[in-house]
Amino acid sequence: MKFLKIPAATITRLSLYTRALEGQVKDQVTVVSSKKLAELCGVNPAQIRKDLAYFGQFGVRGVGYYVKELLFDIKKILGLHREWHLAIVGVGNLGCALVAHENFTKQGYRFVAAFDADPMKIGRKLVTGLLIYPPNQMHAICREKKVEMGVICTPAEFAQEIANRLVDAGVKALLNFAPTQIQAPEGIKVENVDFSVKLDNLAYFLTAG
Amino acid sequence: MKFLKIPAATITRLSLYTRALEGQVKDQVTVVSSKKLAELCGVNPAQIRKDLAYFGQFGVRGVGYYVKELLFDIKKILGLHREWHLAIVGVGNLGCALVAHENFTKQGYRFVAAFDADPMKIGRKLVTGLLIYPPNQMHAICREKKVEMGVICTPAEFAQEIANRLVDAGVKALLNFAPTQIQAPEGIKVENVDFSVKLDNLAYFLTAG
DNA sequence: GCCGGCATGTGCCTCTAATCACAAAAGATT
DNA sequence: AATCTTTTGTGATTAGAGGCACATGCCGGC
Repeated sequence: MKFLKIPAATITRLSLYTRALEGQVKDQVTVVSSKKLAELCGVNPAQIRKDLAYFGQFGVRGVGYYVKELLFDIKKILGLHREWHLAIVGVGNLGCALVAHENFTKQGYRFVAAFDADPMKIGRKLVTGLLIYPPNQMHAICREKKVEMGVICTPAEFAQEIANRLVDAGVKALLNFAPTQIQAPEGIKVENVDFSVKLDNLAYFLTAG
Repeated sequence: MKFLKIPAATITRLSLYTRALEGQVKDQVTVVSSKKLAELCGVNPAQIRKDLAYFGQFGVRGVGYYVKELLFDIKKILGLHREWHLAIVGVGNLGCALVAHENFTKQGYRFVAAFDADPMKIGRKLVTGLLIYPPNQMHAICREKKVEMGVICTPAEFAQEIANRLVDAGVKALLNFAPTQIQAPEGIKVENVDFSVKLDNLAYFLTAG
């Protein structure tokens, strides 16, 4: 089972499951069925069982899944049992908001470096106390701080250049907020957070849907 | 052709095409082939032709597509030929950053209302001059300002409640930044911008991939 | 200790989306 | 004017993901 190719959608749903499970933990629920979990996540029960089947057997037939146990297992699958070191590049409005955002820190994502091209910003500190470095120190700093993921919040025209630098500095995973398609070499994972595309989807829906 | 069900992925790609085309306009390119556009967007050329085929015929055989013309046509399909009125709910770090963000304004998305539950914020103005209202005025204000899309930037636990209020106020499209799955009635479109999920994808990739 | 009920795990089927490959057609060339 | 080149538009094919349904196996009751 373990060596099948796992759909990206499955990973995304696992992430959703962890949220629902955390909610259940908070509500003192100890056991949950795929049916119940499916309702909470808005998916098909069989989908959940199949998603989990990629990674092993986690449930008890006739009973369901033990909430805490399953949550622990899924987190381990996703790699959320450890802390991740992130760097932010581009500390404008959005960049600052992200660094301060609880969603990151709460889940074990920790910003350990910040970069910006604006000379006015270099040397200053973010609200979190994080010092802002110029882009040309990216290589050194990223290696020193063991940065594993890079978050790109620059204007679109600089995004590719920054991505190249981050890759060059040994960063293997990029989260791109700039509205542009980034090219990265094999072995580097790029995820785009693209709210202009989402807005366009809404606009289309309201226009034609 | 026009009455086939159009895949959501097609709409998302159309949005990508507009970006690439805007780049080409900037570079003074007048004609582009599906092959070239495909390279720019990182998709298959046939995919582009098929996506466009849902909406009509836009190219010239043996030549390609006239950049400006195609850009205009796609924008019209997506509904980007007009201005859209948005409301933001939750003007914390992220919410403020979004309102100020050029990606929105540049494309015809205009924030015409802002809401927040924090009494300290109500009555104050955002950097853009936008006045912050309490949530209980949502119904009146949204109708008055003809809000068409709502952007939810509240903590996860309030997102559903806010969504309900927005729907109640006649808003038909929601962009949700809170890390939670929102339930909305038939006829309401919800798009999630979920960067914690994206991060989890990266974490999985670095762990297992 | 056996039996019944219930939820998982999984093979099979369906349906949708992406890719291929070719015919149609426009413009260039002779 | 005829032919050649090029690129579109689209029918056919392939791939893949989601859902169904049933057999498997565990727990609790008798």
